[in-house]
Amino acid sequence: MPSQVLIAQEVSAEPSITAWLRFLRAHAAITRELSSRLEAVHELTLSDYDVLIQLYHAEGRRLRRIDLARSVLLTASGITRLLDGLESCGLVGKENCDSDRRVTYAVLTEAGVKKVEEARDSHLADIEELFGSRFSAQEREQLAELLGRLPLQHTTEACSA
Amino acid sequence: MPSQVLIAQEVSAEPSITAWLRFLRAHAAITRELSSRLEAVHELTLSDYDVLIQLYHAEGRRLRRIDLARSVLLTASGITRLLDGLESCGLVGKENCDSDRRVTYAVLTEAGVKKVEEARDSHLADIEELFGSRFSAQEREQLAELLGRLPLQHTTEACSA
DNA sequence: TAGCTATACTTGAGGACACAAGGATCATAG
DNA sequence: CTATGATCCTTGTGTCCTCAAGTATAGCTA
Repeated sequence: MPSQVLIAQEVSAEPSITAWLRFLRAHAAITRELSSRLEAVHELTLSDYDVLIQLYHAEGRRLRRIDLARSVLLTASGITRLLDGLESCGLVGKENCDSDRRVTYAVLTEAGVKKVEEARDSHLADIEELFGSRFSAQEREQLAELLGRLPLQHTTEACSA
Repeated sequence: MPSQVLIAQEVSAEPSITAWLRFLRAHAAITRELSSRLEAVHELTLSDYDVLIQLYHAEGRRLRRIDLARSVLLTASGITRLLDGLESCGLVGKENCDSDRRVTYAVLTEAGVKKVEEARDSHLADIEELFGSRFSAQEREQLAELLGRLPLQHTTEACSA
């Protein structure tokens, strides 16, 4: 008997749970695939790419490390390590801040810019294939709207009433 | 200047990318919070819970390890390690298969059943709070439908045409 | 029967990330 | 000017998970 548990059992009749489970599975499936393609072709993690693209679109192609952390939803220590990697590949550099010597900027190097531009098209195509292509234009907008209502930030002070 | 990069820059006008980025951020934010609550109250990982609940709803409260892996979207080795943990806590046990001695079943113990039943309500409430409550009944169904079109499984043989 | 391939599972090594603790700098209040 | 507290960043440690490799069993073919 071949295993026929094809999909995560949708173990509940509650639509909220069904939606949540699909959300979880879809995330796992898509990011796994996206990651492995990005890794294979460009030697980048999904988080690496995420950081690079944020820098790419930032003013002066630089960002404070802490802002970077918040925008890609990593902790400060996560960013330190991730940037360590990107620095040793020469994709980003450090810059000090004159007005506040606590902060260090991460700056995209020329190589970093090039890397982003190389990686971008195929990655966007992958996203389109695995994600976007499933929906009509109208559905995309609606999906974006629905997802936009979810917490998109650290819910740090989740204090129970 | 306080940091005002509140949200991940939505760096593209393309709705597909916007939706994808929100999907990514929402996943990070929600699972982080969900995890930390589950951990704090019940000493369970999100994956632990996921595995336990799958077993809970399975016939005979047992499942082949491989099927478990597929349904929670972990690799075989991931499941081995995860179950090691749950076994040492006494929440699941092993059982051999008579007809095929390669397979081992993971079985929920009494303690495991109890654990699931303890954890379930608060976890479902958390999901409702962080996820479900953002949507009307109709929106939930629609969201579930949209998410259901995404790949929910390993796209192992993603062979380009 | 032997041989080949596929499947189920485990183990070693390594990566990505979190948390906690510590150092440096800044801002504010006495 | 000093004390206090907040903010930015790094480092030590540990956890979860993956990949690659290895073992054991199953089943098919000749």
